[in-house]
Amino acid sequence: MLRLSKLTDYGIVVSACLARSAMELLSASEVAARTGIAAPTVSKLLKGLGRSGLVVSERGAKGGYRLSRAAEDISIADVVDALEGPVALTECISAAGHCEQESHCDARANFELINAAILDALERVSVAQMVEGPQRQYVDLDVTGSMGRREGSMNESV
Amino acid sequence: MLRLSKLTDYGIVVSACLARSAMELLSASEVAARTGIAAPTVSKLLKGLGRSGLVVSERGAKGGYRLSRAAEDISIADVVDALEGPVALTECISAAGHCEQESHCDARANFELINAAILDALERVSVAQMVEGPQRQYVDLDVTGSMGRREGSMNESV
DNA sequence: ACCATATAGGACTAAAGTTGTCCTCTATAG
DNA sequence: CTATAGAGGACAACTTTAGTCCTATATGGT
Ligand code: FES
Ligand code: FES
Repeated sequence: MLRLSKLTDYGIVVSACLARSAMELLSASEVAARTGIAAPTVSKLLKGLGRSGLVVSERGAKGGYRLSRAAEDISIADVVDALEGPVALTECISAAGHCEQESHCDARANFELINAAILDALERVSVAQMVEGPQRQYVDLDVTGSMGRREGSMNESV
Repeated sequence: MLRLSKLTDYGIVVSACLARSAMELLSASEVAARTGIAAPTVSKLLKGLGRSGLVVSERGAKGGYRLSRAAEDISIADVVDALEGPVALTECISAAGHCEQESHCDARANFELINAAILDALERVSVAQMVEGPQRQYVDLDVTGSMGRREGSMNESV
């Protein structure tokens, strides 16, 4: 578990689809056709992404959607955030004083660290990287910042 | 979103509680009292953790639970894994050929990378660290391996 | 031997969240 | 002025999650 909702998963696929067509305007039904996702669902996703400003829309005949900025500048974290709200591993992290034991809870600070690390992972991959080849991009990108050296660790499914 | 189920969250708190008492045997109701979590729920969690071998139990009067190994050797990933099953960000990752578009899907490989990164974050924090002070442990631990240098990035809630 | 205590395991209910569909309203192109 | 396409929201079916409870089994103490 610890999974993204399927809707968010689709949302990423939809974003990738738009990224593939650069700045072309694509209608929701066109995206649906290309991705194989049901049209009303695609529509719903695009609306959601639009509300968060990740995609821009044009109404009317010949209208459609396109990404609001370069695919390189949109991270997976952005998409997740747009569709599911802020990443918060536990309730305690999002809800301020919501937890009964908050005061004597050592766990909380550590949860926040873990949360930040996950967020980091999500931010480090852009939609652009999803459409072009996989793999190495991630490692290469590493020159940009933290979280270095993690070569061989794929498929280590716990 | 992207959250751990509350049950897993509690599971971590319960594990931390056991860790605090070293190798003492604690009954489920004792743990419930200390953590403030409802007794039947604690019981359920401990049973689950027992099945995965993270805690060992002793039956009968004066029975109870304790961690099966040193708290330092139990990672958050272990606990999550025990209670929710393997971490799999998307359905495609866990289910082999379950996805319609699997063939022409560039996203998948990248999802696996992200998944591995998250797993990494979860593995890098032990139950022992949850009970002792927070914070610095995480950064310090970094000498052990990958994913270095991530100082100032807490609370950056997307 | 017997009783009190405590876990094992699983059945079951209620609440919550997720998915996917549909309907009405508004905007734009031709 | 009509056909097309998005905006926004209502909503029902379905799936998961959370929490409770009951029976069987094991152990320690009297
Ligand atoms: S603050 Fe909620 S469990 Fe620690
Ligand atoms: S393999 Fe399922 S969406 Fe890519």
